[in-house]
Amino acid sequence: MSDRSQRRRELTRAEIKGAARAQLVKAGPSAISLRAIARDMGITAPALYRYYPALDSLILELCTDLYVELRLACEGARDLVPAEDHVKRLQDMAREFRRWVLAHPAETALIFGPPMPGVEQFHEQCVDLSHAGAQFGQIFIDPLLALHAQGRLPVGKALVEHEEVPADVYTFFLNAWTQFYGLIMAEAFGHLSWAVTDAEPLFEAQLEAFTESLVS
Amino acid sequence: MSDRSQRRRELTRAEIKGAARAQLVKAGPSAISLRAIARDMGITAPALYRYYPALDSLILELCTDLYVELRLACEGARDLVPAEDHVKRLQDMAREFRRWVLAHPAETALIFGPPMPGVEQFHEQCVDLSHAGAQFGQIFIDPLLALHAQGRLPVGKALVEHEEVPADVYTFFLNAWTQFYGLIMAEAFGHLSWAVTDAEPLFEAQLEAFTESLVS
DNA sequence: TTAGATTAGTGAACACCGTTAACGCAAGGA
DNA sequence: TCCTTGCGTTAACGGTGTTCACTAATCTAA
Repeated sequence: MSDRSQRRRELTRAEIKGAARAQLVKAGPSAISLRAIARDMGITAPALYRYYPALDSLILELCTDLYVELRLACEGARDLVPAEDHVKRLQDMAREFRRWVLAHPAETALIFGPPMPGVEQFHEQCVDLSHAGAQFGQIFIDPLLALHAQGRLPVGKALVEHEEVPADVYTFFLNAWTQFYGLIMAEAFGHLSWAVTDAEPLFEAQLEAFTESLVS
Repeated sequence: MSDRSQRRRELTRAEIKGAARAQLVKAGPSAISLRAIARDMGITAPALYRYYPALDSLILELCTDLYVELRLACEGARDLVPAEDHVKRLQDMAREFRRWVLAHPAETALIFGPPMPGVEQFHEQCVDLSHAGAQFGQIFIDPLLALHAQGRLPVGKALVEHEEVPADVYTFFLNAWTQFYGLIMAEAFGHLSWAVTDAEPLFEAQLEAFTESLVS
C-alpha cells in the first residue's frame, strides 16, 4: 500500500466520521446510521465496511475524537490564563466544559450518557493515560496537584487509591468532578428544565463555593 | 364499552408494558421493540396499535411507571424513619435512590439518561405536581421545607424562583440534588469505573458532608 | 333473537436498519 | 504484462416501526 493511497484512505475515514457526526447532531445518537452515511457520501452502505468493521467501531472512534475535541477546547480556555493561577485555570476549564456541553448536546449524550452499544466499550477500555477519556480527566487533575503542592487543598479523607496521584487529592478531585458533572449533565439532559430555564447562576454559585473551599 | 372488557383492556396494556420492561432490562433502552413484545405475547405487532398509538407513547408511559416505582421505593425507606428525624429521612431516601438506580441500570438509563425519542416528551410535560417526575422531586423537598421551618437550613443565595417553595430553599434543594444526581449517575453510567470500583465510600462521604452543612 | 356496531386480531406491504456474500473494476507493484 | 490488492457494486437475510385492508368475535340495542 502506497503512501498516496493510504492518505486517501485516511481521508475517506475522516469523511465517514464527519457524516456520522452530522447524523448525530441532526437527530441524536441513535440516528447514526451506516445507510444514511453512505447516502450522504454518494456510495452504498457495504462500501463502508472497507473502512470500519462494524458500526460500533465507528462510534467508538467518534467518541475518542469527541473527547479529544472537548479536551482541546478546555485546554484552549485554560491557556488564556497565566500558568500560576491554578484556581482561575480550573474555573475557566469548568466554564468551557459547560459551554461545550451545552453547545453540543448530541455529542454530550453520546459520550456522557448511559452506555450505548458502541460506547460501552469506550469506557471499559479506559485503563491508562493513552485513553482519550483519561487524558481529559488529567487536565483537571494537574492543577489540583499543583494546588496540593502549595498546600492549598483542604485536607479531606483519602477514600480512593490511585497509582500516581495521592489518594486525598484523587478523592478531592472525584468529589468535585461528580459535583460539576451532575449539574452540567442534568442541565444538558433536560432534567432541570422543570426547575430552571438557565442554570448558569447555579453553576457559578457552585464554582464559587468550590473556590472558597480551597485554602487561600 | 363494558366494565368487563375495559378491565381486560387495561390488563393487556399492563402485559405490554411488562414485556417492554423485560426487553429494557435484558438489552437496554434501545432494545425495546414492538415486534419483540408482540412475539413474547404470542400476537402480531400491529395488534399492539390497538393499545398504544406508537412506540413512543408506550415508552412515555413506562417512564411514568418507573418514576412512580422509584418514588414508592424511596418513600418506603423514608417511612422506616421517625417522622421528626428529617435529616435521617433525607439520608435514607438518598441511599434508597442510589440502591434502586444501581439495581436497575437499564431503567435508570431510560429515565435519567439523555433524551430518547419517547422520553424527551416526558420531561417536557413535567410542569405541575400531577407529573410523576415532579412528585418524585417533591418527596425530597418536603423534608427540606420542614428543616427550613426549624431554621436548620443554612442561609444561602436565592437563585431560583418557585411558586410554592421559598427561593432559598429551592436553590438549596437544587444544589444538593444535582450533587447527588452527579455522583449516582456517573456511577450508574460507568463513568467512574476507571476511577473506582465501588463508589459507596464517596457517596457516604458526600452524604456526611451534606449533613454537616445543616445547622444543628 | 336478531341486526348492527364496536373491538381485537391477522397478513401483506412499505421504508428503513446492520451485516454478509459474491462479484467486477481499476490501480499498483513484480 | 500479469496479477494481486483495494474499492466499489448488487443481491440478499433478518431485523425494525408503521399503515392498510380485512376477518372474526363480542358486545349493544331494537
